Order: sequence, then C-alpha cells, then structure tokens
Amino acid sequence: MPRKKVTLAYMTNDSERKVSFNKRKKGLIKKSNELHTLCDVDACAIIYSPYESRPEVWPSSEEATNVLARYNELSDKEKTRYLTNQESLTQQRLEKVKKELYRLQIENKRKEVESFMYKCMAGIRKPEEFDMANAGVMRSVMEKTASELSSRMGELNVADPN
Amino acid sequence: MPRKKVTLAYMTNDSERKVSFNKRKKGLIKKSNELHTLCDVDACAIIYSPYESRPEVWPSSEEATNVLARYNELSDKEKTRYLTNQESLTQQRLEKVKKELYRLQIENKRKEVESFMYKCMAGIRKPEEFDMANAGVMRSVMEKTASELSSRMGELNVADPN
DNA sequence: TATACTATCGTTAGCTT
DNA sequence: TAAGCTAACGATAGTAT
Repeated sequence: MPRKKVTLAYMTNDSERKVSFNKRKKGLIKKSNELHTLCDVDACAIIYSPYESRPEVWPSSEEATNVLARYNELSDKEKTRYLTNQESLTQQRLEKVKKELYRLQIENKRKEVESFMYKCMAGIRKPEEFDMANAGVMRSVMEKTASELSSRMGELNVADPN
Repeated sequence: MPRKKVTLAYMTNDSERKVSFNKRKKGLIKKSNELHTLCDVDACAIIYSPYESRPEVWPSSEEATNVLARYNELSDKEKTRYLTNQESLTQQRLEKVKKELYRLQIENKRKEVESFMYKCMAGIRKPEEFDMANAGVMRSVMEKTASELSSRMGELNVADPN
C-alpha cells in the first residue's frame, strides 16, 4: 500500500515502467494544459513513446507546429550560443593539434640544425683556424637556434595547461 | 492557509498569475525530466513566457531541436499519407518549417566555422612557417566544411521545389 | 516585489480485481 | 494484461516575511 519515494533513475521493470510512463505522460499533458489555461501562455510538449509509433503531442499537431516554428526562428541565436560551446570543444582539440605542431616544428628545427652541424663537422679541414672559424659560425647558429627554441618553448609552456 | 482547489481558468490577478506561472513552469520541467529519466523516452517542452523574451526549453535547445526535427519529419510522412488535397497547405507550411530548420543548421555550421577560423587566425604566431602550417590546417578544415556544406545544400536543393 | 513556508490539494506507486 | 483503488509522496496557493 505505501508508495515508494520516487528514485530518479531508469525503471528496469518493463511492466512497471510502462504503467508509470502512461500515468506520467497523462499527468504531464494535464500540467501543460493547466499552465496554458491558468497563465495564458503558449507551450508545447512532445513525448516520444516506446509503446506507440506516433509521439504524444500537446496541444495539437498544428499548434505544436506553430510553436515549433516560432521557437526555431527565435532559437537561431540560442543555437549560435550553444555552438559556441561546441566550438570551444573543437577549439580545444585545435589547440592540442596546434601544440603538437609546435613540438614537431621545434623537433624538425633541431634535426635540421643537427644535420647542418653534422655537415659542418664533416667539412672540417685540418687547419686549426678553420676549426675555430667553423666553431664560431656553429656557435652563433646554435645560440640563435637555442634562443629561438627556448622562446618558442616558452610560448608553448605558457599556453600548455598540461 | 488552506489552499484553494485549482479552478481551471485564467488567473486574472497579475501577481498571482506570475508567481503561479513560475512555480508551474518549474514543476512542468521537473516532470519532463522525471519522465525522461524514469522511462527513458525522448521528449521536449517549450514554454513561452510573458515575463521573459526567451521561451523556456527542455531538455535543451539542441535536444529540443532534434526532437522537433524528428517530429516534423514524422508528421510530414504521416500527413503525406493521410492528408487530403485541401489540407496540403498545412503540409506546405510543414515543408517550409523543415527547410527553415535545415537552413538554420547550415547557417549555424557556417557561423561555427567562421568563429573557429577567426580563433585560428588569432592564434597564429610570428614565424612564417607557422602561418603556413596553420594555413594548411585551416585549408583542410575549410575544404572539409565546404564539402559538407555543399553536400547539405545539395540535399536542400533536391528537396527544394522553389 | 521577491523569497520562504506549509497546509492542502493533486499525482501516482503499489496493490487489487 | 489492463483498469481501478488508495495511501503516501509531491506540487503549489495562499500566506508570511
């Protein structure tokens, strides 16, 4: 006899769920109608039923269509706002890809320099002054690269929340 | 103290009606949510408020749009099957609403991409190769989007008798 | 005017038929 | 399985602050 307190969770018992659905659908439509009558507001409710092929629609198919049309017109801006949220997810993905790009470019730059230095080394001739001159060029290249890399790394770190 | 039995008629007292509206709106949305959770059914509710410029929408703008689209599609077929020639005007209105929905979706997609690209541009750093890399990513995004849009536009045009 | 309270009405889960 | 019943839970009209 005593009625269980409503637990807001999917009712796993098929027959109980079906009975409950029909009762609550009826209740919801009644409430919609009350709100409409008492407060004179336009409203519509659409309930898809797992037990019927057609959805339950209040107040009526045509009325609902009108309300929907109005809503669609108005919701353009709303949706833009929603898409902004969606888009921020996409943007987060983009940020990630962008950072990966930075890392790859830095890595490539490093390899480029490495290769460059390797060729420098291969080209080194015996005379000591040549070594020294090359060493000067290389040091300058390395410093510039290091500076550029650390600068980019800095940007990366600043932007990187990981 | 004793609460009056609900008389199903327009509440003429402005302040009482407003308070009642807000209470009942909240209640209706709660009921919608309960029905959805307990019975796992798709549903949507749209309530136009005389007190707010935007309608109250449950479960959410985008979910509602999905449900509405489904409803429109379904009722479109139903009506195609059952309507007499006299009623074809209603169906035409339905077609219009459906197309408007497509257009809105396309427009929103465009806005999304626009915003997305704008933020890409804003994120570009000085080094030229970054510009190039970003340009590559952006071009790929744009191409994909353009293809998607034209595909959707194609659907639209096919469906568009105008 | 808005928010909080609460007694009463209304909804519905579990039961009965 | 469906329809009806009813007590407990939940919503809310009227009131208070």
